[in-house]
Amino acid sequence: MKRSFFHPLKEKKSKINYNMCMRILIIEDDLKMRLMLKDALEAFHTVDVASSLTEGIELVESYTYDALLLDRNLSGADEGMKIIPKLKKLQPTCAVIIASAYGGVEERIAGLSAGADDYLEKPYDLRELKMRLDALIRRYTPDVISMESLHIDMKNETLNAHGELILLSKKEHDLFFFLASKPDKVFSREDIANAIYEDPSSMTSNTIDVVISNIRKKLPVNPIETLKGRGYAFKNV
Amino acid sequence: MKRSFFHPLKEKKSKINYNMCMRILIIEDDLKMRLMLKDALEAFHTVDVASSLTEGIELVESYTYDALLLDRNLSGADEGMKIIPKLKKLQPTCAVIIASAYGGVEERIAGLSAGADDYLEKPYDLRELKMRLDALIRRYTPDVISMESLHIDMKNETLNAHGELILLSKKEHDLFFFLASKPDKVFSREDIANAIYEDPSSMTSNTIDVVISNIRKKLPVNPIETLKGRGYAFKNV
DNA sequence: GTGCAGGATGAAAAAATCATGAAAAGGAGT
DNA sequence: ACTCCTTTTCATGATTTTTTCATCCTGCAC
Repeated sequence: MKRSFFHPLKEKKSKINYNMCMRILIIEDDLKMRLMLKDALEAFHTVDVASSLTEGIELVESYTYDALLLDRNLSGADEGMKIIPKLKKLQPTCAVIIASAYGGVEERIAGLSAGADDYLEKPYDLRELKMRLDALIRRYTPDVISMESLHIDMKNETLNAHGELILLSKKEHDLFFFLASKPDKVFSREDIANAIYEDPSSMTSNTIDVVISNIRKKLPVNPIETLKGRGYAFKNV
Repeated sequence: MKRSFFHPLKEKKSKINYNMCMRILIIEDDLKMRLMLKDALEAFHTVDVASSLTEGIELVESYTYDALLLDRNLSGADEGMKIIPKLKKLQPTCAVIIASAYGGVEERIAGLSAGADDYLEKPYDLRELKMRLDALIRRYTPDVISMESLHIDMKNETLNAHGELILLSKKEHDLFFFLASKPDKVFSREDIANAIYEDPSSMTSNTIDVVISNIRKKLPVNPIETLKGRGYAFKNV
């Protein structure tokens, strides 16, 4: 990397979009609608779909979701609502949006008191759905990830252990918060290089390994898991 | 491999194309076109061809297809469309692409409302066809496969049993998700070798058997069925 | 039952991948 | 130029994975 002159104003900002790649569950019995929603949201998030309540419950029991979009009119009655308490108990940080053809105040109140976070009247604009989803996900996204003796403040991007700030160098910082922004996701070294280096192709050695090694040395626990042959993943230990 | 020092950056990308080995039916009355398409797609998929509608219907009644490429101009009229409802009834998860010389909006709408999933204007680029095929096949492929005590997330490529992630080594991972990408399809050891090895010809022992054995040891159920003399298949148990 | 073929599996050997200390290279401040 | 810190490179030893091989099982024909 050769920048021939010093240019202090343009601090290289690490441009990581922390609000993407959430995991969303859509429960909707109409096939067309389901595909349409999935298609639309898939550009930003990981989308699972379920066509029935039982299917949805099964998924909720095995995966952690950031948001649930629930069709109120499942199998005619208000069956859909029943999943909400169950979900909230299993996953208190999952945002719930109810979509329904009935738009009355009564309905809205019923939905919200069942535990939903928002209520959307059909037909709705896709952009509005996206906006509300993002807002709710933001609300629920924890600012702080805590594990024994290590506290990660995702908003301020700081690390704290035993009351002391842990200082990372810039590369260490970028790499760490890149991984931490999406717990459990496996990032290949190439993914990481693309995320935190301007010219990933110029990498010719095991730099990333070394950076990881140095991060680990500075932390009281090791939240970075190695997946041999595949890459690294942040693990909430 | 003689590398004087460790240079890990280019993780050998397990470039498994999970959308391979699908079964595709082409109904097209022009011989040249038919052969050309078959040739082009056969590198990735199993391709059946039919030169007429009746022939096509016959095939649809005896085989399960992942996709149908339909020439709209069969025997002059819009005869082609008639097969779509029949197919969708028999095989709701089969993707349908219509190819036509007429490219107007009217035509496109007519095609889609007849039940097609996509509409391609002739002449089209082969790569575009391949892309759209892949996209449609992906849409119809479920993201999550659940069986008692084992949940497979095809999107994030993770395995989950009793709330715990199951970690597979790279080869185990590649092999498992290759099989799981197409439930019930029997893959020969050669198919598997071609999919997950860079140099399949160098295989001289029962490596694949061993990998399968090791995968099975890690799972709480056995979703991999052995077909004596034929190969292995992923089974949704 | 016996024999056979194809498959499963434990264990050892071979190979690939990773962690890390140390040194070199790069940059900013003084 | 010197110092302090960060970043990258490289060699090495450690660990895990992958492959091989020998042996054991299992279903099936006889």
